[in-house]
Amino acid sequence: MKYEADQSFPAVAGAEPERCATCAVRNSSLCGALSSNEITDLNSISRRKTLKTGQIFVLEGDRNKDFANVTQGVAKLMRGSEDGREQIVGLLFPSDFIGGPMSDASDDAPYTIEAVTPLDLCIFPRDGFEKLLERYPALERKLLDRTLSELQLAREWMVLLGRKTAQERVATFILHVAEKMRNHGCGGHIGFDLPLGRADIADHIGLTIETVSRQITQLRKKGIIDMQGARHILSYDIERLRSFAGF
Amino acid sequence: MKYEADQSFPAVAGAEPERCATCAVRNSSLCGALSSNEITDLNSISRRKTLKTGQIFVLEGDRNKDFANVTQGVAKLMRGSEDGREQIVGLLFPSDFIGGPMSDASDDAPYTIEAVTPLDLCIFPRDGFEKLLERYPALERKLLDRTLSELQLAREWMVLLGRKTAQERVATFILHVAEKMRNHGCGGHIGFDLPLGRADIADHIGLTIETVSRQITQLRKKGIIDMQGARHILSYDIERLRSFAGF
DNA sequence: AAGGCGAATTGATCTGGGTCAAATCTTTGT
DNA sequence: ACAAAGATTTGACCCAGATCAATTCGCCTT
Repeated sequence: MKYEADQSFPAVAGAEPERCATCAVRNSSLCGALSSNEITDLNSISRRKTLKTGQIFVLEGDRNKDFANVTQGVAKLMRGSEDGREQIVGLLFPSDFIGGPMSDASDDAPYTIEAVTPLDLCIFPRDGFEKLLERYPALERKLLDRTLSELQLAREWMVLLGRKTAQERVATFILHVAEKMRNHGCGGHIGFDLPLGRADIADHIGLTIETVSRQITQLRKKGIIDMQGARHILSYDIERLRSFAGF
Repeated sequence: MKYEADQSFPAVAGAEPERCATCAVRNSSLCGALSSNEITDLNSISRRKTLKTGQIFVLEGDRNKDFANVTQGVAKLMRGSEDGREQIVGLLFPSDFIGGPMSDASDDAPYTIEAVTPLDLCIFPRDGFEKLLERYPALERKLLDRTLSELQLAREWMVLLGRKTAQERVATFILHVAEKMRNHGCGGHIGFDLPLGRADIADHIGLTIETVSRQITQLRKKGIIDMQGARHILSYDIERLRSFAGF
């Protein structure tokens, strides 16, 4: 997944709503497909919202009325069973778009979306957004691109869940987060924070809390990574880490 | 995933190329988005091709020049490592579309696509198809719908691979195939053929050949399914099977 | 109809990661 | 700064599914 910042975009002062012009994901999100004039339409139907850590945006099975851009923070996309088993099927970072299958027979949300850090959203009502999709082909094209990227990522994760060892899973996860955090200026090559606790990591890579912990310890003992507290990771040699991540 | 046959489509005799008018997936594939006049453009750039079982359409890492519709037969989409581990990340049935991430930086195919039964394809050169996508918004819209469905399926499979037991995986797989085969008239509620051998099933649901075999034996002994030979399944009570498939 | 061969089943044993249980660390609230 | 609560780590043991090793089945071929 690539978040190419669209620097070539012409900044038309005044024509663009203030909160869009100053938005952290103005160009890297779906909005990057829209000109200053066009984004006025989108802005007119949008509203902002902030969720605290642990708050839920939609619950699996609920009727889903809204789409949204993530402006700040990280959310998890998950599916659970009654007996307590839970699988995190995706993470949402700044500039990611929330909007499940849209022409599915049912409008029910297939997943629960929950904030794992404080989360800022820019929310669009479903109807209005779909009208804009029809009006601006570039917007729909960008949505298609994004969906294809997510499909590819989901399939990569299928490889992880189906065929990788515990060690490879943890290494792959850390690399994945490093990539994401770097793209959003939340830490560089050297150090960054894990947005998830051990329980969520486990639910994302198909292991238990204990196994995740043991594997992180292994990586530390092998000198592949270093840690400050349980959440902050230091990696001096990304390539070496990559070699532990499997295919 | 729904394959609603678009019966309402007006059959304009004569205006539509013969091979499209008689195509088995004329309405259920992406082509369903196009009128008789429009489909003439698509037909003019298309060519047909048949692959034998085991033949490869694209190899992981190769430069991918073509898109295609599956007209007949089943293919597997897979990713493998040098050390022999392999994960099947998807199956392609009649009316499914082949066309990886399109605006990815690299044009390299992320997966190998191989025929698991004799396979008929309707192939479109990449350039021409992308031009038509721009010309006909309905085509792009349908492609987006399809991609969203595949994303949802991939995530469902993440749940299977991350959290389901061997028993649940096999039951889920059989249900999935039953659904697909039914949609394409290759067997009804009662009986249908598995398009994959045990090795491919194992690579799709993250188990080994032996475990797949044992679980199928279990389901037989429990009376959930019955079999004629190793490939033909009889299921008199789909609901009972579903209750074994987990969440 | 017989025989040969790859695919599937079955059996015996092993092991990576799960489970249960007990320390330690980190946070957070006061 | 301190203590309580929660999160993480570590240890001991177990088990679902992997691995290794024979059979047996099903399907071509002649």
